[in-house]
Amino acid sequence: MSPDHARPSLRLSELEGVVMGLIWADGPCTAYSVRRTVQQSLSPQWSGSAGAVYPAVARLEQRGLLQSTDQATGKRRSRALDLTPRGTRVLQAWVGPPVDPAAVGIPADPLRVRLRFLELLDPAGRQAFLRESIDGVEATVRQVLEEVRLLKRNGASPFEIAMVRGVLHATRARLKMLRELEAALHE
Amino acid sequence: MSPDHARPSLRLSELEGVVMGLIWADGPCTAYSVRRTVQQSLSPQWSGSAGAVYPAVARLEQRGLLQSTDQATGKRRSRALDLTPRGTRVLQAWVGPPVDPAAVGIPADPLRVRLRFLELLDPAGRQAFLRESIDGVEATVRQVLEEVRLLKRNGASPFEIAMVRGVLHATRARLKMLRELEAALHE
DNA sequence: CCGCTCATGTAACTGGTTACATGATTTA
DNA sequence: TAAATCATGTAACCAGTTACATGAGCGG
Repeated sequence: MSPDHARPSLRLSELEGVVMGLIWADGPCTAYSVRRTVQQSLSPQWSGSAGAVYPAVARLEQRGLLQSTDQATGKRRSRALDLTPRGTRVLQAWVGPPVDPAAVGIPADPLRVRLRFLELLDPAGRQAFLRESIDGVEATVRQVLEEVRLLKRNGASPFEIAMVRGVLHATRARLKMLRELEAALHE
Repeated sequence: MSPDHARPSLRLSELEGVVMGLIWADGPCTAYSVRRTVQQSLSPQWSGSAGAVYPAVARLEQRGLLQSTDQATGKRRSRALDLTPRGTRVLQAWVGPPVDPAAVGIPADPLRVRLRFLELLDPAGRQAFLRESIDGVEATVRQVLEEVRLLKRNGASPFEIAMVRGVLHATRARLKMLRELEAALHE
């Protein structure tokens, strides 16, 4: 009767959830391909290192959430991963509802944190900080715009589109924050 | 000659940076008050647990970035923390410029990640997910709006205002993402 | 005097990080 | 044939987490 997020046996770390999700999305696939996807993802919140992905896969397999079948061709070993029925249910519970309160809460933004302490710098330093970060974030906007175009052309699902557009909105929000401060400092 | 972020002796973890920044902002203060501030901050990215803050302070003091003076009154012990000159320089370097590329990059958003995998749920589940998260994020918007009003009334610095308005923009961006998907699914 | 807040810390654990290590297959 | 890519993993480390532990001072 207790809510799902209170049952320890069902809990997944953020990375574990992503790994499971990617395996669900890409059909049976190798840990290596999951790793590559994580590495190439737009938001570099994880390194996608072998030291994170392989142990995560091993944990999930031990918990009976993933199953693997040997795909070795010749002498090259390869294991194809897939969700078990239980794994699918646990992943669904991880996504929600009920939505994890921590997921709904305000996400971290290292740039915003630095902005908070920008008064530490002299005016030239503040200016340089804002220039640099605005340039960087503008570059990201262009990159994400390209990504959206690409996804739409490839007939991506509305869920994929929504996620990438979410990145776009979030990035523009950061730009707005930076420009507002720039304007406020120029008064 | 190498850039600051390449010199390991200068590197600060995100939490260490925040701890230093709060000590700078609040003048000499105790680790306890830093901890409380972290706990009460809008974005709950850290627990603000004693097990994180006290070891961080100890590390920073050992590295000569913080100094402490005894503030004990009677038998109650209390240490007031302050930045050393070197600590101030390291904190300035942490803020940037040059801005840490990881700080400029797209920040993580657990809600966005879950959205990506929403197709896993049946239509009713998707609907419930969107309802719940939209409600939650809308509540956050109202809360942050109130926070902005409060800060402005208290004559906060443009930097503090910019940060909280940044939270506001970011939260509205999430709302936009959720509503876009909701609309797309209703077609 | 009981419970709350101030104030400091430790201990066990966890899930990431970087770096290392191995070997097959493919491509330039 | 050399370099890149596919594919698997391990080892040392690190900075967080929760939970525990102690004790002073203060207000009802």
